[in-house]
Amino acid sequence: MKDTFLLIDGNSLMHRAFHALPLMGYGGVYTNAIHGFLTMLLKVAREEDVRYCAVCFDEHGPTFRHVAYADYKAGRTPTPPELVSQFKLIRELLPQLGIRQYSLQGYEADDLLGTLSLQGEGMGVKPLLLTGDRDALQLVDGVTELMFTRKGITDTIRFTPETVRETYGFGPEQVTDWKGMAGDSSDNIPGIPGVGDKTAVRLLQKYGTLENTLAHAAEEKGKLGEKLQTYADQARSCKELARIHRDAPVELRLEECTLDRLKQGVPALEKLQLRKVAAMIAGKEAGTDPAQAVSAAPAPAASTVQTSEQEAAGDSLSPLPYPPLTELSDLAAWEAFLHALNPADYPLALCLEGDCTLAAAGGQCCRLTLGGDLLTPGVDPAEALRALAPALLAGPVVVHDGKKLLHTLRRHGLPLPESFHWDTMLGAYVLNPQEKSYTLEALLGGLPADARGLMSLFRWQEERTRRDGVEKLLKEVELPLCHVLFRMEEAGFTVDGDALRALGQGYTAEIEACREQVYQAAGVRDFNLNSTQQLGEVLFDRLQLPHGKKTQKGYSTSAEVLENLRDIAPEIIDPLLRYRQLTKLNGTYIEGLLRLMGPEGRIHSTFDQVATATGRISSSEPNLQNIPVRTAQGREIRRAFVPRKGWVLLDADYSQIELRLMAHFSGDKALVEAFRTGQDVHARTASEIFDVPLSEVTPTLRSRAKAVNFGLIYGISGFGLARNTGVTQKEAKAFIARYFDKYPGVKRFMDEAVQQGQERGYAETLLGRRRYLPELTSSRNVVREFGRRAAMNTPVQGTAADIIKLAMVRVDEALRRENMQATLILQVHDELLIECPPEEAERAAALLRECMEQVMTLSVPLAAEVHQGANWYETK
DNA sequence: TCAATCACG
DNA sequence: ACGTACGTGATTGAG
Repeated sequence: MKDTFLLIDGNSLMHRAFHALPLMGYGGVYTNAIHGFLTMLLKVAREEDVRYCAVCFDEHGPTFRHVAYADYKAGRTPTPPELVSQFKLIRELLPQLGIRQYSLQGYEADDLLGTLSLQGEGMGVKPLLLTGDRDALQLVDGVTELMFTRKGITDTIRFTPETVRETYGFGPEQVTDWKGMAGDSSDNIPGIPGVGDKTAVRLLQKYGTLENTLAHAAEEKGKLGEKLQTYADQARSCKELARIHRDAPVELRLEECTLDRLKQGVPALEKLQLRKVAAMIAGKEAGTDPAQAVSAAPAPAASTVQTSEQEAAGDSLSPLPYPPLTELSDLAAWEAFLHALNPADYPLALCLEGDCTLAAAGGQCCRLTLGGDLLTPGVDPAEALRALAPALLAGPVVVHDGKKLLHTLRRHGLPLPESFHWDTMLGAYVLNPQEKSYTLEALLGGLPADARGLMSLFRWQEERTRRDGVEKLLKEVELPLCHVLFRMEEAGFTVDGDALRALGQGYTAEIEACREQVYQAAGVRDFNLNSTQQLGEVLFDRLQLPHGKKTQKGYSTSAEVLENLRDIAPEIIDPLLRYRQLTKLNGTYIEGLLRLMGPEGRIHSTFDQVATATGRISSSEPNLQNIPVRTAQGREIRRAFVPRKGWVLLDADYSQIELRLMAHFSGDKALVEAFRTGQDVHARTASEIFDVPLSEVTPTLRSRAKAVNFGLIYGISGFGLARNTGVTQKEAKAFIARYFDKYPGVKRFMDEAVQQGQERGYAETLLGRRRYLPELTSSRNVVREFGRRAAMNTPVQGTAADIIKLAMVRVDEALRRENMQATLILQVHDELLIECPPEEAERAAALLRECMEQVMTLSVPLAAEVHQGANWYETK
């Protein structure tokens, strides 16, 4: 096995990294490209077990190779100063890391790559080229291979001569012929006018070389033949221009190219706040860190693009081209600043974290020292806040976490803006819903999270959201939704505290009784019933009951396990299960809710718009999305959820939205028909897979079929279905097979969802929301299987989330347009709750249903049912 | 801070 | 042979 010799085109990779990452830096120094470059280098070095490494750079100046160098370069846009500074820096940094670099006056990096790889081959090592420049494909041969960076930086594709042929339709030796004909606008190589990629490939497949093609020009009919003859000379010189020379006057010294001094560069990296890169070096030398091993898994297609870049951002830093900052010390100056702004300065970026800063798109910046973070409740520089209002209302504003800002403004009795131009928190979420943190600081890489950083992030997101096709999702769904959620949080939900307390008293009494029974049956009472560990010891060590699954630290005492012990030891299991159920209800839903009840008798949940991987919103403090409903006893809690005095409650829920989406996406004839004709889908499924007439479907069969339908949405597995229905795994497998037999379109959809996930690296919803799935390329089976299920589930669950979000925006809009008092107060994934005066109930119900059902037109109808009640329990 | 458990769609 | 249903948040005990 030959040692791998990594040869990097420094110019190409730095450009890639620069454009892939948001422009950030630290202490006035830009480092985004350096961060990306080093991350890439270290990642490849680790994954490919690199022994030797060298980085090549262009050296500016005239080259002998290109007669008209200036012209050749003319087609390229000049390197931005923010990147030029990073080139200087990286060339100082590499020696500190002990990484050898090569550059030569008059030669481009790819000439050096060609020369050094050739010499390397002669020395018995295996050159591996890392570049974003396609010209270098001509250097690939039986020994030398190439890693090509695609979008982003960590997304690479590896080429051998065979894969070059498969991908492009011609081999490495034909790269220059191809370029001679097709040209390359970015390199200002014209090639033959009228001959593009496709034609060039066809000609090469027919004639082999450019010269041979030109020799047969007369045989090509029409315009093409003429062009070939007219531009023959130009084509030849273009080919020569594209040729990489492998005889540059450099001498490879492998012993200088070892990678064993990386650690020495750590202090320098830390000085630049490149903590993540520094950590990678430590990880490489540790060698076996499992976390490192995971990220070292084969680079997935587009998958890690987003995640890794955002992570990358997490360690890079903050902008330098920060415009000059005007420090303001009084409100008059602030107002004067605002006054001096003109329309061209918009949008403004407003940041209230720490001190208040405002950056105008025109380049002006100012900071007002407030002596506290306005987003923190309790801080009240009221005057300063009042001065902010005009800026917010004057024109489009870019913010981070607009919903929080709205609450702050409300707290201080200030007017609220109707909309925001952009919200970088939401922007980051639509770009990647799985970031570890969405704080401005995290998104900026731990740097001055002020309006200048906000402006920089906004600019980057504008471009990135457009590229990823999520700009509409952001502007038409998430941005307007944050105002709706704000109103919902502000409205809250009235809770009948007395009813809750009454329920709780009953629970408490029964809990005590159950506890006593368990202690009696156990024969011991000196243990904590709430401790699963202590309980496990009592049940399985002392009482010797057969234990089921084990957990990390002992036996499992989950309801599932206990359920299996009911027949053996009902005297302890029954009261125990009852105890569990009641303490849950009491602790979480009685006491928990009472704790959070405000003085006006309402509870104000917080809706988190950036919490889930699929696009759903989540609810917390309290979580109103998991109020009991499945058991009769738990459902009682809902009687305490009431509308405000004199009003009524409306509850609308989508009927089987996820299955309907499955029908829409798959186009499966049987499933689509079932929904179009308004059948009971679960019964129909039962009839199909168990082969009985619809009239003979028993409740048991129907519920099994229902479980199969749920299983499908979750990315079905025989095991999972078996566990959930209680049938054997073999039977479960048979159900699934039978299902796919009857609904072949669904099968096709599932396969395609996984395949698309593998190809693109992400799953996508109807509105273009993405979820990256690096799991799909994991070497671990379990992880990969999880990725497959997520690939099947995400389009369905995520599209349902898109749909109800859009419906919420429409409902809110309609209610306000009609000047109604009715307000949305809660969303539970496929369900919306409104409270309104009784006289509005009919109209509100109609609007609700209309908005929900007409929000999108699919190949099956969307159905929503609305119910009215004096409390939440009654609306079911 | 993490694991176990259980409430919801 | 392995080990699995998808997505959340709150509470509790244990370290």
